[in-house]
Amino acid sequence: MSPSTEIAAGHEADAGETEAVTKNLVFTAAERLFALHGFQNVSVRDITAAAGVNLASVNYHFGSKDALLFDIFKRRTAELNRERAKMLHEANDRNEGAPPVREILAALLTPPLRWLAPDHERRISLQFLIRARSEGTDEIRTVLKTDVSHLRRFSDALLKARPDLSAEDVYWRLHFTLGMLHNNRFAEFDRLNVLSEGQTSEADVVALLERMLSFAEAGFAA
Amino acid sequence: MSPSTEIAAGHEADAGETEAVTKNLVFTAAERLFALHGFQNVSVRDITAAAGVNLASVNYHFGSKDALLFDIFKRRTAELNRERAKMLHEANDRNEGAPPVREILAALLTPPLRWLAPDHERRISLQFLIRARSEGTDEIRTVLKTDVSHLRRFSDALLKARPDLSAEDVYWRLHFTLGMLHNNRFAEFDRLNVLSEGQTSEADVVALLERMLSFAEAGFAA
DNA sequence: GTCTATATCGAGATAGAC
DNA sequence: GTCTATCTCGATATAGAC
Repeated sequence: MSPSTEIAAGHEADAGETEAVTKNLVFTAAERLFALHGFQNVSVRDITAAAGVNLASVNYHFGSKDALLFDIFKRRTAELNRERAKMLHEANDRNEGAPPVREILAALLTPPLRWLAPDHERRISLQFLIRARSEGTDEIRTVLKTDVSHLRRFSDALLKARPDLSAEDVYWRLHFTLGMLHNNRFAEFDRLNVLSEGQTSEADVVALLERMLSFAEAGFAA
Repeated sequence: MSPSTEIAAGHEADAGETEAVTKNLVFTAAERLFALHGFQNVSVRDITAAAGVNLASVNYHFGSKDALLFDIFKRRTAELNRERAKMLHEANDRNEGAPPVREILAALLTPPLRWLAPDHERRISLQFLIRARSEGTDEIRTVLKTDVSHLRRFSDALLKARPDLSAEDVYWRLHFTLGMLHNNRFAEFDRLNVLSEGQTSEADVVALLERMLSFAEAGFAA
């Protein structure tokens, strides 16, 4: 809200930097707690306690609990889609602007699956984003429904790669692929591991990516 | 739970039936509101107002708001899995106990997709169940993770149908298929319809089922 | 900028009359 | 069984001292 909140980083020390540190502590703690327990199950008190800052920090730095959630959502979404766009761009370069289905899907799925790796610093961010999709505020839901620009790049590429398919077919198959992706929640992995009696493990994300790509590519080829 | 709840409609009015009617009104209103707005965003006051009953009804008939949610979850889950088990049983009968992948998946996916039809009386129940999966109480999450008995019937059938695949492969592909299914939320359909600029429609559930089955079957064949 | 103390509100649950 | 009125709690947000 105040101008200083926007230019917190990159200034010289003292008062300004302390502010940035506190704000980051809140941001990180909130993201983690939201990802693990869900938005509605985490209070501002939980967040500030975990961050080791005072109760008023959330409202001071972000305006409200809702605005904090939206802030985290915006930043992580932008980050993820930047990685995806970069990979799609590279796939275009490698294939004279017309990459095959598998490379398009790889650009879509690889960034989030990288984030899922047990030691990746964005592991918790991915869980946050998956949760925010279904548990977020009205504002988040509106953005999710309205802003499909990042997806359009992928649907356009898929339409070009499979001109023999109807547009309807392509959109539905993209929808199915995204469904596979969004199901990568901690709770769903646990359930799968119970069902398979420990024969599955999501720790090897490279293998998981391969599995997902093969499944989705075959689905597109059908 | 009491016999009277099952025979609410079609009787003359007296004391016992009034109870059942009120309880059913609460149950139905709660299911609808939870499905549309999410568990945490609906208050007991919202429910009783929508049902046209007094505020105390929820606690009197169900014990608590949480218990009400769990009750709905239990009843609809049992209903859905009964339909699935019946279809799997029929597929077994048709195929000497060894149905092909597509018929197994059809038994898994057809009941929920039938429920999804615009005029189906269980349309809202399906949205409730999908939501409860990620937004439910701790008790629901525990059941979801612990009780996989209904899924085991399907994973066993799939293992038998594809003895050439490793068990790990089969479990993961079942997981992907369930991800496709769980992505069938109103909000996700809306998003898809925006992306496709109206070229997609989930109203034709028969067509949607065909699409999903073909995609998943191809994924299993990969 | 930070913190404590508190205002304010909305929620679930319940007591007790009918 | 049903209803009204109310208890009690936990939440967000904020005022005001430092």
